[in-house]
Amino acid sequence: MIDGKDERLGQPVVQKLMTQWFFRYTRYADELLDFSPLDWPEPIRIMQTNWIGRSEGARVVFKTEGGHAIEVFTTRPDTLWGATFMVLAPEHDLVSKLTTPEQKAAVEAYIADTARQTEIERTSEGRDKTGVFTGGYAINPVTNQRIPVWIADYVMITYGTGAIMAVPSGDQRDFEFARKFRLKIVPVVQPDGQPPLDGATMAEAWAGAGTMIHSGPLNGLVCNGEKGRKNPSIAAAIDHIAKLGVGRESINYRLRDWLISRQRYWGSPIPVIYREDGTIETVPDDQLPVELPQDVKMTGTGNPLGNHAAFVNTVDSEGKPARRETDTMDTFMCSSWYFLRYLSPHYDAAPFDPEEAAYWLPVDVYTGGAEHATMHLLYSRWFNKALRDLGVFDDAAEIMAAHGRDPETAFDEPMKLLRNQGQVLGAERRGDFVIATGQRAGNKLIASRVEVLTAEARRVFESGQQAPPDGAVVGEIVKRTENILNVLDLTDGQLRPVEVSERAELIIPGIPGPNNVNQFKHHLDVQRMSKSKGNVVNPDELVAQYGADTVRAYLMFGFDWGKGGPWNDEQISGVVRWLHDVWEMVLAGSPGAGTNEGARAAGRKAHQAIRKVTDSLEHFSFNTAIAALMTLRNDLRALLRDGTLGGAAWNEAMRDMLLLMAPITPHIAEELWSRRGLPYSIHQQAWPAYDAARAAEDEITLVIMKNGKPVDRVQVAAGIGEDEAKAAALATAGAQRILNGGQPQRVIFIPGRGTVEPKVNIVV
RNA sequence: GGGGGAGUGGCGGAACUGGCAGACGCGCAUGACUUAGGAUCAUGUCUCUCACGAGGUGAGGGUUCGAGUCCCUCCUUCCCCA
Repeated sequence: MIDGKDERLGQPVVQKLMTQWFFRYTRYADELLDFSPLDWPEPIRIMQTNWIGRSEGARVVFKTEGGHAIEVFTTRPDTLWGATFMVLAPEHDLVSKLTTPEQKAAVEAYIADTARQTEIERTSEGRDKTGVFTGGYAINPVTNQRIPVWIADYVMITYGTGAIMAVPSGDQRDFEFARKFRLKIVPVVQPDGQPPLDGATMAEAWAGAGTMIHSGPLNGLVCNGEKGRKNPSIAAAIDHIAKLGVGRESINYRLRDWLISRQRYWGSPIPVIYREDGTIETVPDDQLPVELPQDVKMTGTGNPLGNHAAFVNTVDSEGKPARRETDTMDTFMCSSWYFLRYLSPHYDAAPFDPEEAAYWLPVDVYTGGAEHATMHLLYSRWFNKALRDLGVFDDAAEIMAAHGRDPETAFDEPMKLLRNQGQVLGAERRGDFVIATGQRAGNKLIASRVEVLTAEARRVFESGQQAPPDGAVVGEIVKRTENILNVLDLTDGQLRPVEVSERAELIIPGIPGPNNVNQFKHHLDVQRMSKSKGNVVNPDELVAQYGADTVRAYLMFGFDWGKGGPWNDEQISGVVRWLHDVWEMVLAGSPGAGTNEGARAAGRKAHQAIRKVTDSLEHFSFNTAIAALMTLRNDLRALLRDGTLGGAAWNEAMRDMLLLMAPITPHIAEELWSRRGLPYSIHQQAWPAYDAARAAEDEITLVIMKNGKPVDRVQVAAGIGEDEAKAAALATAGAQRILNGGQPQRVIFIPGRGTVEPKVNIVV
């Protein structure tokens, strides 16, 4: 949608109320807020929590002068005495009843205007407040004051009750609305230590803590700024309205029910039948699934299912004529449970085979993009809970119990551990750099000749060695639409349209034969890969060139898995060299007996690698795992060059290295494993066990720092204690220099831990 | 507008709970071997400085013996908004 219009057809887009199908998403709101059984990333838990948006408060009923009830939800019932007007969503049922004849035209115009806006536009803060008085009044149930009822687009019919009590002294949006339309403002919370607030003069709403004023029985109470009953003023207000019988304590959620209806062909049919008498029944289990008809006519208007008589016309459970529902389901429906179907894709008696479910569920590790935080990843949780309560997992639970697994909480959540991967994006591409000549027409150039310049020719122009000829346009193609090139003019940095006429002479050196305008390359920013943008990288070609293991290892090495980034294959050669080196090292065989020294060193390097690779894989840090393996390659090669590594130590080092590589380059590791004569399969061997004693260094570098900055280093024994380390540090030339004969203020010993070596910090 | 991320060399990226910033790799430079090198090997490669040293993780402040990491203000940018 662009400017309120459909981007393809240019039709205006407006919002209409429709009858559609929903899932009761809100039913599980509280359970979905409980993340305690889950090992999920903190940002995802925060986003889901905010999305569900639980707020504590009260529902309060206002009566209109005509006797109609308007229910509102408020998190601040304590500010009820400051509610000086009400605002309804333009779509609210009561609007037509409240609107007086004088206001009718203005109200209807406003409603029509609101229907053209998106929700994001409507709720944006900081934009001009708009609204219309309905002409009607309601009675504030605690002050019994007559207050005007307005409609405004910032109130959503889909949120809460579609109506709000406006407290301009305590809510900034209400305040701006009141100021703009000259509505009454009554302060009810007086911030402590501030001059008394006056509704006529206050500059902005006060939403913070203070003391209650102008609030009848609440006067003098503390408002501590907390939410819900933890705030004394709110607790008192809830009790008061309950006693008056005008309201009750309540919890509201931002989360709304899940709209699953789509008025289009591509989706699973909603298995519902409308009977002649207007009642609804669901399609019996033995007739499921309802399948889409294959022979629909795509006319471009309306839902093709609605025009397909054979699909629509059916019979109900009593054999009487009935109509099928023609809405289809949101595609999130399928993505919410596909992983259950994966367990047994050919099982046709149920969504999944309970035997398989008992073995595999719940999913141990799930990876998915963070962009799905509040959509797929929340829908899936909801879906799982709904299936659980429908009894879909009951058979699996029984089987699970029979195998000694406790099914009690096994089906509460679909995926126990979640990690978010990033996305590899399309690479940036520079557009062709062209020189175009022809006829100027204002800012535009009607080109009779366009030539793509070589890198060399480009440099001549870019460096200023040569100025573009008069009337010519020289620069990079930023965008192309049909036969109009948008060229970034080198001379002034402005975008200049270049229209390529049909008879124009086009010269693209990289593409032999006669050229056409479609062959010009325009600039591509870094963005998601997509066919329509033409920036897709085909892994098949890379696999054909380098092999599957190399491409796999490169993808793991070249990017931060959790972040992704623009595609580039510049450093794939580093992975190719690594695998070449390993291949040759292993196949060369042991060079000889080696030395004890070399054996110890190889064991040390191998065990350091075992630690690092194991740790990295557990943290989904695949690039550092491969870096550790490359380091091991470097270390072993150095030992081989020195001639100190050989014999049994060589065998062991190769074995450990291949085992560590197995998850990363499964085919190469298996092949080398087999050529070493080791038993099939490498993927069924135990992971190498880390031995801290073998990984330990004999000597370490003690870093001496001055106020946290390194100034010297000294080699010391690995197990050095605090006193010895301080003495050794103070004896170094660097320490002597910074002390310059004086005494240090403090000497701090930082003990080593893990792979971090100890340090001494001298404070001067 | 709201919610959630991310900013580190020429480049991709390391740095576990505050402890040597730049691991590993690409690229680049110099040298070796070569008829040749877009192969291979060796050495070097954050910046400034002949050096000694000093500075440095988007900007500015703060906490700390010590900050890429924690706190505050701001800038840029990516994702999501049923």
